[in-house]
Amino acid sequence: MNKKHISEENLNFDMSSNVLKFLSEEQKEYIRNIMFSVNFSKGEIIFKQGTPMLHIVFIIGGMAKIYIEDNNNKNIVISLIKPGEIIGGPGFYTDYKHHFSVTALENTTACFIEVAAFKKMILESPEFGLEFIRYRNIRHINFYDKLRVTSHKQMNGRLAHTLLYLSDTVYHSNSFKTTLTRQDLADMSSMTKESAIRVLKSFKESGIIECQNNDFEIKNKTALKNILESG
Amino acid sequence: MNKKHISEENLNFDMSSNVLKFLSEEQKEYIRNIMFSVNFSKGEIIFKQGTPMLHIVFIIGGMAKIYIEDNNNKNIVISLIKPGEIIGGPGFYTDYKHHFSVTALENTTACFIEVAAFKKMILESPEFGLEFIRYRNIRHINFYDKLRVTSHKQMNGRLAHTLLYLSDTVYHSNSFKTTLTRQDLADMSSMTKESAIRVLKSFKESGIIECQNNDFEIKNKTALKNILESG
DNA sequence: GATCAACAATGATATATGTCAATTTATATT
DNA sequence: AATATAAATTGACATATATCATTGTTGATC
Repeated sequence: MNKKHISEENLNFDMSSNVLKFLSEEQKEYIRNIMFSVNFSKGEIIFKQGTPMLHIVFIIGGMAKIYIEDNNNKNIVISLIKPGEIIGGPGFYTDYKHHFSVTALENTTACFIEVAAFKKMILESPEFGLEFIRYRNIRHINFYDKLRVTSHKQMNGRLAHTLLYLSDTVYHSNSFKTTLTRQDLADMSSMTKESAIRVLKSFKESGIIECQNNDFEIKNKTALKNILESG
Repeated sequence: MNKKHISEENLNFDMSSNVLKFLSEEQKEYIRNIMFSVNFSKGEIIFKQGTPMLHIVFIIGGMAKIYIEDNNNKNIVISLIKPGEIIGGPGFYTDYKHHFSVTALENTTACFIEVAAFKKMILESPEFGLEFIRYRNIRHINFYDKLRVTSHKQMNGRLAHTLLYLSDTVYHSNSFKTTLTRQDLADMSSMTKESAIRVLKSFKESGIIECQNNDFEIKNKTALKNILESG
């Protein structure tokens, strides 16, 4: 892990693409001075569930997965984080612990801002506080969707949901190459990796998707959406 | 539904038991003047998923269930709301829609505050904003727990989770009488009502609980916790 | 007290999904 | 290129859970 200060270009990029853009120029300058960045290699843990939450983190390069760890080595991948996105977990201003782990899916650069500084920004600027509430609420809405799918859809529907998430939200394309393993796809869909593999195979056989190794192409998104809704 | 202004006693009760207690006296007075209360009979809907979110609601008497409605008449009961608790869903400052429905489980009195007024409070008082963030984050943490149990525990564990929630968080007693139906218990545990009945029966036969109709008694909480963790 | 409707309980059965073991394929390392 | 390691795949099987049909029970209403 390689700690360094942020270049100005990077910082501007960050600040315009997440909740930090609502800060005043002075506040941005303040944040610029106290924040630092760290490079993580593929597979490295950025932070770990259960540890103290000392920083708000955001990703400025690469990609990371956010996941809840269970006692039995079973994980639930909640979302993937791309450059510009902020990770401000629910530990903020509550128990100040991380409630999920974050791991780099490829070489990834993360920025760290002390939680005290973040809190200071909210106290100085209630508009920023509101924007942070908005950001948290959007996360919460996504979560409701995930709970609904997890609780009441069966495997085909759950995996369809995952593929649509990757296509629509993460890669913004019907064809994409991913560093996610089959286990990751399974962890996103609440099933075993064997089941994920079998469902993928059935989607391939139905002509709904193409996939070889980590290259995916969604051939029939309508069918996938129908499976999500009906399954 | 019977709309009326709030008595002062009620209002003080409310304000001291939820996030509103962090308001200044002037702000409390302001809220007092614009809020109104409505009585709901058992089974009546307080608000419905998908409708515009015009108010922040809190319960000052009775009990209500918060639940996500699925397309197929399948519900997920997320939590039960008791007097003093506030319901400020994730639609606030996002899409201003209700992302869940709320129904009275018994005769229930609810207070309504316009979302604009709530927003005004946050802008006036960043401390209040922070407290609201805390409240939202606590909800989010509970949600993580629910997702974990739903995704990776099987029926015994899920129903154990529900019974422990009722005992520890809702009724604060090892024995309680509830107005929840078996269907509600099932909706809290992500299973069918038949499955919920069967698991309850098995818990009874193991001597872990007693229950007749709506009277429950937890005889062996340790066992229940073990089932939650292992199941 | 009779009747009705909602709720609860039970059994038989079908199905979805996980588990385990074995094999193949890809990826990294020397 | 050869080897080791991790990941992906497949099949056989066990089991958890939903579904459906039926019956019993409770509580409200006339």
